[in-house]
Amino acid sequence: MLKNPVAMLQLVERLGNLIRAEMRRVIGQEGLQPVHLEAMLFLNQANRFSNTPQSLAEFLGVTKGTVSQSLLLLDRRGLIERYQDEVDRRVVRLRLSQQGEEMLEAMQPASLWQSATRNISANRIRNGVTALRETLYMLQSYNGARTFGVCNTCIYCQRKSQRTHHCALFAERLSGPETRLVCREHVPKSIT
Amino acid sequence: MLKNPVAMLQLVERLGNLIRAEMRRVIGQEGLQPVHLEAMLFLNQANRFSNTPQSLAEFLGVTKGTVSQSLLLLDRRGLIERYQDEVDRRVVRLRLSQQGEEMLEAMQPASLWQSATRNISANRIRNGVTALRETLYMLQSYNGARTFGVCNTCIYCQRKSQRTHHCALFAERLSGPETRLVCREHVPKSIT
DNA sequence: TAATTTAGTGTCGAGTCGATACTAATTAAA
DNA sequence: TTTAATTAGTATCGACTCGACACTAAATTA
Repeated sequence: MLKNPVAMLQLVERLGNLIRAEMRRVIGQEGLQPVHLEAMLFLNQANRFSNTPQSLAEFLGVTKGTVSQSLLLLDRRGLIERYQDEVDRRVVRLRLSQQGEEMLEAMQPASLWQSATRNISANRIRNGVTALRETLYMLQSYNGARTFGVCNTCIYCQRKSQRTHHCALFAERLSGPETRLVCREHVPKSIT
Repeated sequence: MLKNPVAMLQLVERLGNLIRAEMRRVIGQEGLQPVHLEAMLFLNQANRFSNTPQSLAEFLGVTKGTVSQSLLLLDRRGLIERYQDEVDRRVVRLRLSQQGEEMLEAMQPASLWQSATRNISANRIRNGVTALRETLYMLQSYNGARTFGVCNTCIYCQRKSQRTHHCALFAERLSGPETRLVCREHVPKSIT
């Protein structure tokens, strides 16, 4: 029974609570809930294979019924747009609307965090990121959850040339910017 | 605009979501919500200066009205006990009931996390804990929130002898075990 | 002694969330 | 090729969260 892992869990919980409270404060003025901000942040980062309600539900760890309600509200407020997929007409595609992007831009949800980490050594943060990422991947592999990493850290992502990449899973070409978006089918290149 | 701090923020958010989902899964069977588990975990750790509704509200980052409702439910289920303070008769003291302690014991909410961190080097975890703790303290000092650290990391905690400690703020004696409980008046010894 | 502050409770309304039941599109099977 | 099973999404319900607000009572300050 090691103490440090428990300490890390408690820190993550506490930081999570604070971030949540901060979110509530920031976005509460718009009449929204933390989960709405999280959904918008996800849609801002999700690639074209992952911008669906199902994907969002898995990311947030809630049921699709729940997500459906949250999306309804975001849609009513004009913050997102929903459109039908061309090939599979069951699936609904999501994207931030112009207004949604502007709101996200204006809020700068990470600004407080940026200030808080300003005086911490880059090396220490790098170590922290590594430890957290490893924990995340382990945690997700344990309960079969998705990792939602960006393409350029995924085993399916192959570099074809200087500019073009290729996804071996979807068998499609990826542009440079696309390799920095998160994907629901992401499988981390190496755990260590 | 550094990338790593943002990566850390996103990792903490994602881990927070997963922990929350896991909590929901574990405690949902008892008909409770994540916030109830968090409240019980806090009460299990809070020292005798910090086991009040007000303190819990600050810890969770919600209003006292909200906490009052959550406590009402925990009380109805017989998981906590409420009793009046002797000296200040406005304040209500909280503690886990026998049944509450047993439930917490039986759930082992940290077990999954323990498994997930098992194969990560102790050194890396230590670094991660340090980075997170510094961020936490900075974040809290920015928005005036409390740190809720344990006594033995607090500037008010003075070691009198091998066994006895003393809190300079409350001017009271602290037993050894008490110095490992969290306090709402905690002020970290040093940020770096 | 009166005014203010502090700790806590009760109520209301919008929203979360899981459970359940449902539709429609796709895929697998007979 | 028709049928069954699976998958993506929506709608409804009930318990609960949460902030806002109004309130009581105790303690502190003026």
